[in-house]
Amino acid sequence: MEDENSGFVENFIHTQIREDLKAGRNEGRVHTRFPPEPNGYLHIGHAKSICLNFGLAKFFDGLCNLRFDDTNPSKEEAEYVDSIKEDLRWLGFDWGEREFFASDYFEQLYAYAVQLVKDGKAYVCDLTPEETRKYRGTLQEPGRNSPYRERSAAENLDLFERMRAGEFADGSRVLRAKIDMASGNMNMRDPIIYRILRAHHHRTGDIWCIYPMYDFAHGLSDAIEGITHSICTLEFQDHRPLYDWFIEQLPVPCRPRQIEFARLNISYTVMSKRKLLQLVNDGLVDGWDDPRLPTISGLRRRGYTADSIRNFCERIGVAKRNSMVDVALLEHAVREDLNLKAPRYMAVLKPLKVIIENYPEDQIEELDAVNNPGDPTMGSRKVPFAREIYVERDDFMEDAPKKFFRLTPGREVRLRYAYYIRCERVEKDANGEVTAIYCTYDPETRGGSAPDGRKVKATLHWVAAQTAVSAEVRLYDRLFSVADPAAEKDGQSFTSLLNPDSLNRLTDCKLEPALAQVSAGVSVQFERLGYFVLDNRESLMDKLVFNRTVTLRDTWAKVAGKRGGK
RNA sequence: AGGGGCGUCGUCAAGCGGUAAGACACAGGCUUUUGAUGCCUGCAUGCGUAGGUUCGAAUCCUGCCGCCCCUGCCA
Repeated sequence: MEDENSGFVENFIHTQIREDLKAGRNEGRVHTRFPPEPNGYLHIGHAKSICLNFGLAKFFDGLCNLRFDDTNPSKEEAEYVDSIKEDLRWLGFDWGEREFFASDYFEQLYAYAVQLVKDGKAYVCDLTPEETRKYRGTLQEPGRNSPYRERSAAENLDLFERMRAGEFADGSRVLRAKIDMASGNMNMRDPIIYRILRAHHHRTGDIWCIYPMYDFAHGLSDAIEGITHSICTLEFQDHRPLYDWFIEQLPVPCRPRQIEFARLNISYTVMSKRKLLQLVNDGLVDGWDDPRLPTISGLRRRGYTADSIRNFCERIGVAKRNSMVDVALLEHAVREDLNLKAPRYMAVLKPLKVIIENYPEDQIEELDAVNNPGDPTMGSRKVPFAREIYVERDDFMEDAPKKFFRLTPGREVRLRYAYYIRCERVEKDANGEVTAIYCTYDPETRGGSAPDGRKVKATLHWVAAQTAVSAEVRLYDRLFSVADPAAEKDGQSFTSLLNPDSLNRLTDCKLEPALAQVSAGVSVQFERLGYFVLDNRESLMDKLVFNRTVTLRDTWAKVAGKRGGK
């Protein structure tokens, strides 16, 4: 099944949900949830999960909750809750009133645990962490029963209540589910369901000193919220029997089903929260919203649109196979979106002065320029032209190869929306560096076309020197120099694989005056160069900083590259 | 005494017994006042591999091979 507009593609989860619906499970409802742990910023891997969960709910006419999985107060902070909500809203998702926290259910979860204790299905274990590990066995050998496994329900209840009351030291005891220490599935070897932990919780403060573990809290929170389909990533497949076990033992109001899919990996970047946190903490990048990071806030600052990210998530599909998506697909998604939306402007990043010798000394003309050749409704603007202008250094070559169409001595080119100019001679400094080029223009070609019908091979962007606005432009490239930096090789850290050229700051860029009026966060195209966005953090009243989102496709760069450099 | 998953184009990914969708990438061509965009064309006699079942197999069965995950009081 395919919907042309959204690029919607059916996946195996749709198939499974349809089967559940057909079988009449959960009264025919579909209710999903996005369950972030507030211990880091959202990244594009989360976006895949968000699009999946909200998308499924929408497709099946159901609901999707936002639930913060905040069962480990030692790692979680309110700051992260705020950033997650902001990113979610920016991506365009609405969870209505359904904003929940696993911590909302602590009392109910405790009651469920008490029930297990009373039923003889959970016990308090006094083994130390090291002993617990030894008793657990290995992948090849079964574990051994804890010596505390056969305590009476009454004793367990007393101990568990006293755990809650704060009578015991952190880590001195845990509550464990009594399942099977010989299971081939490690998760079923009497998993811990409550631990003693005196840490300040961002919502419940200090009223609890015991906290439920993920396996216990997650599935039961799903059940409490009436979730029908609990979508998670592949590494939780082994947890599913445990997820089901808790649901089966307790009198829960709903029987959710866990379905796993493969998490997103993108080439030339890292996606794990641990690695992202390390890059931020070690100062290797400029915070969680560094434009080179795959975080939602980083992509936003880089100039990626929410539409392009959602589109990307739709195109990559959902399956169970570990894979790595080519970053080129992400770049394609944003180019496709910005090609439609971004107004065009002219900006010269590496200026080279051009003096048009036969142009009147003090004249300034206002030339018409269209804002988007593909969309007449975006209108046009005036661009000032004068005797002295800047063109891109890369657009001039003294000894040009045949395929180089741009400016070179003796050749005529078009200045976009202005005139044809011919390069007559160049000026150099003592080192032989070209410092300026002298040209003549043809007054008959005003607007950019010749009455005699003669053609030129190239059209260059330019900015009049006198009215130019100065700015800093940051050129970003992939953060890592290898496609899969997370693949450990010879024990070297992934941080040694950072691309030293991932950021190139150009501080002497010249912009057409209209660019001084754009707002932060609004994407524009610098003609022939790429899509850019005014930085939302570093631009001040008298200082403009633009971030390059992505270059335009550049066939010439490819040709030049093949010839061995430009 | 191990358990759980996964192998379809360079990269993602449809396919669910009737003869290999689509996207990105790549390569050509047309259009073009952005070497952009747009448009057109090409790109798996083949689905990890070896057998088997069948009129017919990427789809079913069996055996191999390869890759990923699991021994936190993290999620």
